[in-house]
Amino acid sequence: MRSAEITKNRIVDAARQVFSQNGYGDASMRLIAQVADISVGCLYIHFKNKEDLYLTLMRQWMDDLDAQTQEVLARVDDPADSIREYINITLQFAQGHREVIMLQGCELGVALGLELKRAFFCRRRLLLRALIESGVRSGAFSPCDLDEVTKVLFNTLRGFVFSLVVDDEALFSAEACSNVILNGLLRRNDL
Amino acid sequence: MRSAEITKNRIVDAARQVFSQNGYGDASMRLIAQVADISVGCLYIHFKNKEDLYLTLMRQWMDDLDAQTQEVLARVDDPADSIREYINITLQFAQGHREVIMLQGCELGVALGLELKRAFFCRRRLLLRALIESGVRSGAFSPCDLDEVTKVLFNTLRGFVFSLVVDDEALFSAEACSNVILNGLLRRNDL
Amino acid sequence: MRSAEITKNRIVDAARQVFSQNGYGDASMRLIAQVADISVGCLYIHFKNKEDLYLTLMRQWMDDLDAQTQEVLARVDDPADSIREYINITLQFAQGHREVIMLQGCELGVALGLELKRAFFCRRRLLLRALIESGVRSGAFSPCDLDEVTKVLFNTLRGFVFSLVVDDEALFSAEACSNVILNGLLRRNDL
Amino acid sequence: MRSAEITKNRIVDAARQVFSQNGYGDASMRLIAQVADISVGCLYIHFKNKEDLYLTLMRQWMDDLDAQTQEVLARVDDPADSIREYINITLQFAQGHREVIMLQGCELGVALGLELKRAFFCRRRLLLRALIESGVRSGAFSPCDLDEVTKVLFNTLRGFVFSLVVDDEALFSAEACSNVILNGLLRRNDL
DNA sequence: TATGAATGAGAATTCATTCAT
DNA sequence: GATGAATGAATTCTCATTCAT
Repeated sequence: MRSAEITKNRIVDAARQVFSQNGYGDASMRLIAQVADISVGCLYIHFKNKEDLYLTLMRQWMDDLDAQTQEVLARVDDPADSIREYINITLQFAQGHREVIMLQGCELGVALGLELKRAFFCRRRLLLRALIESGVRSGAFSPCDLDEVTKVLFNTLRGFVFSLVVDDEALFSAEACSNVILNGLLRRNDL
Repeated sequence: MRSAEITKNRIVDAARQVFSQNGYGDASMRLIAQVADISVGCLYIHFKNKEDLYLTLMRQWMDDLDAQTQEVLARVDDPADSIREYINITLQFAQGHREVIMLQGCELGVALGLELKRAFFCRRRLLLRALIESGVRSGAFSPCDLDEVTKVLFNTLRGFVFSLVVDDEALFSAEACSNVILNGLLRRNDL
Repeated sequence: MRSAEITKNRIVDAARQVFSQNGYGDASMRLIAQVADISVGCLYIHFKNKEDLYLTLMRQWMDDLDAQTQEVLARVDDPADSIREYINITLQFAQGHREVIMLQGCELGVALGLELKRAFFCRRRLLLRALIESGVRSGAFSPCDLDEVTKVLFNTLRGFVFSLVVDDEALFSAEACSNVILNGLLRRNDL
Repeated sequence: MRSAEITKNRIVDAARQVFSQNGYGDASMRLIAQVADISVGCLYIHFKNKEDLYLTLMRQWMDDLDAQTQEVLARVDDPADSIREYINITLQFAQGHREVIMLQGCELGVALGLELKRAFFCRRRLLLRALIESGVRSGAFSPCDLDEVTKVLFNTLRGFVFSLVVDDEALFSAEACSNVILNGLLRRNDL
């Protein structure tokens, strides 16, 4: 018999796979159990129900991204670089995790963890705003309507993330994305 | 309109409602029939199956948006204005049709009409590219890497559309969106 | 394809059988479907769920007993006879319907239709009270504390019903039961 | 008491609680283990299976009631008083033990320990009969068809027990019950 | 055309019981 | 003796689809 910890991990891994392949509605507990190579009943020992399993996954994704972001930003000083890193980490996460879409709440009819997601996106928007603000303060970025610019950047990045996951062709590099976004922010001394 | 036609329309309307509320997976044929106020059997007279109904809807959405876009653009000459209109119509459509999300292919597990969607987005990207190109040619926009800029604008707009449908607060106006996007494109004679 | 009415009856019949054999908890929808010789899905076309089916049955039992009682009592004038008939019909119903036990609410853990049952038993107690009262008024029964005597007779009858359903040996006739109960009520002119 | 003994008692106590709350079918072994604050596996060390646990409980209830009855009756001489005590102890037990219902075999679908229950009720009926007989012999009660009267009293008492457990309102006192029952038996010298 | 009863497979979930530790 | 993870069958219920009427 395996330890609870190990099994729980197997389940989470399987769930990640199945959820991100099929979405919440079409992910069946049976399939998740199959992928995790355990019995269906065993699933319910470790997770109260499908929703519980889903929320666990979501929380893990958010925590992962939060942690990675924090870690990376701790190593950077320059405002432009921090935004570059913010974008980097966001896109990189999206690339590895098709399931970010689920975080976005775009599965019509699935209203699980709305509060969680709302809070998550709020957190990330505020972080981006702080980065921009510090850039403006340091004089690296042109002065601007902070809230407005934050919205734009945030949504733009969201579009890129989306493209990354949904479009079949890889349309751009993180580099390109960063450049595009930053070119609007950076003070144009060359003009 | 013959009776058959009328019934078909009722069904499509009902389907639009139910699909956009519940997503593909959680939309039940029974509910659609109920909303359309016809029998389940009748549904299957007019549509081969759920997939058929779904694809019909999608095609209609695409055709609608295509037609509306074409119509609007026919009335505009100025490149900046055409992009403004392109953005306008896109956002406006998104606002009225929560179901655009379904066009985006973000319902994991639903792989219906992928080709259709692909073609649709390709078409729209090319249209946007053409608008930009004509702006550059006319001198209204700064010269740029056309493909690159198209991608950026396209994804940015996609992010805004997404925000419009998913976020609870209406974060911006079409106006604001247009300004933001165009400010990067427009030649800055004022500098 | 059978008519809805027929199928519904088949289901109710099957449910009566299965419920009264196994109780609510151990009656499976699958078994009921099997006995009714229809598919499980079909069950759910005609009844919302297990509870609905159960309540339908209960209501039917109560209505049946109410109707039969009313009908019989309409044909009797003498107070002693009406009580005799009340007892008769009660015991007779119990004999044919092992399931009266379910009306009694003695399935621990099953709290369905409590209000319904409460109302039913209240109704029957009041009816019995009225019969006794009219007997006392007519001078056929000795004067007594009406409420007290009603309770006694009611519970006594309940005990007999119970015995009828649960005990393996048929311990008594309705006749005997009536005599016993009435002997306490009837004025003893012979003494 | 050795540790094994203690654990076994904890289990029986928990089972009493859970069974009498939920009935046999809806009592889950997991819940019993939880209430007993032991592991599920441990349950199966001390009891072969659910049935075994149930039967143990039942036997304990019967033994308790038998013992209490015997003890009380040993202290009484007068026939009317012994019946009063018999009734007393029966009702008192019912009041404290919602689970008497389970002894009655009124859980449809549960056919466990039928023999046990049969024997128990037979025993109690014979005891009651003996009490009545001795009353008649002593001249305290009017002569009567012993078997018939026993049945009546037994079932009447059963009805009261039932009322006590099932009805929401406490309809009567043991005193009232005794009086009612005995009034039929006692020789009426006052007439 | 239209109806709606019927189907059968599959969904989530529970549970008595077993067994490696 | 004790644990609690694991099992597998059973449970209620849903749904796309078919078909007799």
